[in-house]
Amino acid sequence: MIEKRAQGGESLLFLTDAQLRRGIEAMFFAYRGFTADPDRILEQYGYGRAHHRAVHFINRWPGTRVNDLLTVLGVTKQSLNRVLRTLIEDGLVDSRVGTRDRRERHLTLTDKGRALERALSDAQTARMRDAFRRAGPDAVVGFRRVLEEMMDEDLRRLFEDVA
Amino acid sequence: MIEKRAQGGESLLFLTDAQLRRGIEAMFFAYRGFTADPDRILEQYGYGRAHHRAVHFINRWPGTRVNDLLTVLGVTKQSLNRVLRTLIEDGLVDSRVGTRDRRERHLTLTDKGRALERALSDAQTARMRDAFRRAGPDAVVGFRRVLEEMMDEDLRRLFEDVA
DNA sequence: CTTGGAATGTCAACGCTGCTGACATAAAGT
DNA sequence: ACTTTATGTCAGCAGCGTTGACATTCCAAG
Repeated sequence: MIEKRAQGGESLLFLTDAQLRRGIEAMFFAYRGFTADPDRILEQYGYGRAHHRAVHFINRWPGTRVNDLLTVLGVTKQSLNRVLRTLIEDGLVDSRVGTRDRRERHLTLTDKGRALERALSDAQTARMRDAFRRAGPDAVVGFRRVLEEMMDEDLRRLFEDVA
Repeated sequence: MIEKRAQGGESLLFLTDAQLRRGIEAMFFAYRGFTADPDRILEQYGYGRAHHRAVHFINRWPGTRVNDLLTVLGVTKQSLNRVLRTLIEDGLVDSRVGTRDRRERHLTLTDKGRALERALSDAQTARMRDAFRRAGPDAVVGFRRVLEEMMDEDLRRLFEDVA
């Protein structure tokens, strides 16, 4: 309910409750747009967002282990396992027993898996590209900056490490 | 796979595939942070994100009708109804039959509902405020600009209308 | 070498929240 | 008055989170 603030002699109009609430709602609505296009593609395959995320990060780090994926995705291994099982059964993901440690499973996309990843990525990238283009380079820098500041500490480190 | 582009004689380095992929992953990780704090509070109440969203927008527009909420939330009335039922039973939301049109239900938060809304809002706003503060005013403008461009057309209009 | 514990991954069952379908009630048009 | 349309409710299914129980493998202590 505070409409204006001054702190250290500096006017911080962009931190009013109204501005923050707008930011929250923008985040909510934008995320809907962000997932809308991939969702339509996934529906045709009978998959959901969890499959998208798995396919995305397996493509990103081919040969990654289940345990690594868990950290990145932030879900339980049981939850991820269900998704991986269908992807493996459907021939989109290849699961290979580790050579050094045979408890581990190393995951890779098959050609079929890469095709889906490409379709999803193209759709999502297209929207992002249009948004970036219309907003302009400076806005994109600010966008990325705020998003990074909004992440949990451990995720930000992870995000920056894999740059 | 295109690392650089030139278009209309203008260098658009911020639209490389790598940059766009970074944007996508930033969005994914940031949204996790965005929902993390409210999620912890909701858990104590035995509620989920759907309850948060309902409570948020009922607080935003007291007396709103179920049908209006559906548009904003982008879910089916059956899905929303389940959430509203629990909120009404638990005494967080008041549902009143419309006077002009008695098919309609007008929704309002009770004191108890406002208390939960405040707790959720405080938590989510705190993170947003910190992120905004660290990123600075210019970044916030860019952040908001890109998010708006990422929304579906109808949601963007809705978002701008309720400013 | 054996054994006990820790790590990795799988199977089962439960809950939240999307969805479609069927339906009751109220309003509106013919 | 009757049909059509709009609003909201109830029931049941699917996706994807969760915890619990368990098999396999590795490794370290004895």
